[in-house]
Amino acid sequence: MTSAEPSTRDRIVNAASDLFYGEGIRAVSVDAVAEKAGVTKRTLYYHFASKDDLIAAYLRQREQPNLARFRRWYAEAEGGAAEKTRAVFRNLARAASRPSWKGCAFLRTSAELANMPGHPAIRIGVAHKKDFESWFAAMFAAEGLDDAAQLARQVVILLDGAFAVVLLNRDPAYMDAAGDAAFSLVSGALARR
Amino acid sequence: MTSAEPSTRDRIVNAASDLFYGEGIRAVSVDAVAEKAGVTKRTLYYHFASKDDLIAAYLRQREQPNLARFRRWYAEAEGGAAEKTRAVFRNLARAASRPSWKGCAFLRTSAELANMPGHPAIRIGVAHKKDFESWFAAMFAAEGLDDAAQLARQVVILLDGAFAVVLLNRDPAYMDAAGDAAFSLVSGALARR
DNA sequence: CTATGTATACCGACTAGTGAGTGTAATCAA
DNA sequence: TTGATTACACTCACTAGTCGGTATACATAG
Repeated sequence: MTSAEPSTRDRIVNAASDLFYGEGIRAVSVDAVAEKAGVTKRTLYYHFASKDDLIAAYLRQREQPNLARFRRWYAEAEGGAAEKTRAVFRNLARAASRPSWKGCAFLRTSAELANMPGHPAIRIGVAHKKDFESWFAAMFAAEGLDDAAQLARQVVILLDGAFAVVLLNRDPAYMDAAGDAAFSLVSGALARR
Repeated sequence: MTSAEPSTRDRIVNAASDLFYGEGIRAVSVDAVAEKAGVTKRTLYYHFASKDDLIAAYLRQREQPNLARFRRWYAEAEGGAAEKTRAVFRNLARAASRPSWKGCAFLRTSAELANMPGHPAIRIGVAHKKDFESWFAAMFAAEGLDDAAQLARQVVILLDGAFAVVLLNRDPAYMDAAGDAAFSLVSGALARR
């Protein structure tokens, strides 16, 4: 019954998440985030040292749910590693057909902050993609594949390519084409096993 | 001997290109572009109706050289279609190791303008990627591949994935991993021919 | 059981600067 | 004369970040 009111800090991060993901980081002002959170800007700056700090919090918040979702899609899919990998892309195609879908938050942030290589947000993105790649590598290694690491890397590239291309042309068919490519690569590796 | 002085308009577009590509569209002001072009803001607005108009001109200017460069890389590479495709990624890996490299202008623009789906710049990006895909499809069809269109699409996804990932982690090894994946896919298709 | 201190969380109003875009009059070259 | 350009002042909305102050809670000292 206690509805677990989110803390002020969480409300700010949630507002930032909605706006930064939906509109882009540079397109959204700190004032807009504060207003959406129902908080004054002064309070926002009480909880976060700067906009950059808020950006970092926005990405950190997305890391775990993102990973969990992909893991779930993989686990719940029927078939072997190749089918499971393709299923991830299928689920993503479904998600990407919603208008509110705006690609991968980490990739878009790195595109926006390309002129700030050491930015905390970039580092968070790098770590997240590395976690992702390691997880895929573990899945593939469990199938007894020698080149699990290389394969995982290629699947991640396909995933991110699909993110980027579908964000551009809004055609989810590209997501499935990427899934088919991943399927080919994984089943090829399994056949060579 | 005539050094072919660029027109004022071209100087403005070149300045915009340097700054937009290097810093990001939203991070660069119209004043900064005018100053870099050695022109008053009023002159800039004589040639372009708005910043959005200038953004579109920036991307239009990059289309043809971009395509030409990739065509050249493909044409000059040794070997068959699979090797030639991989060579494109190798060349890109070399380009991407320069610090001034900041990924794909079209993809980064679509990430920055994700909240403006109908923006002219987005449309230019979509058309450019489509041209790219068609060109690859023609190359593969020339090898007598039935699934040239699907294959071209997958190669483009790998290319764009490599763009996105390497922009994030600045590790050109990912470019080569993508090239290896493209090589696998193309040579697999050739073997099934 | 008051009084004082201290830490957390919060706010309204503000600063100093930047954003895109405009108005206008003057200059320059063909 | 016409198209291109400059100089520069200007608008108006917005931007990241700050100043000074307040309300509450929970201490501990007298």
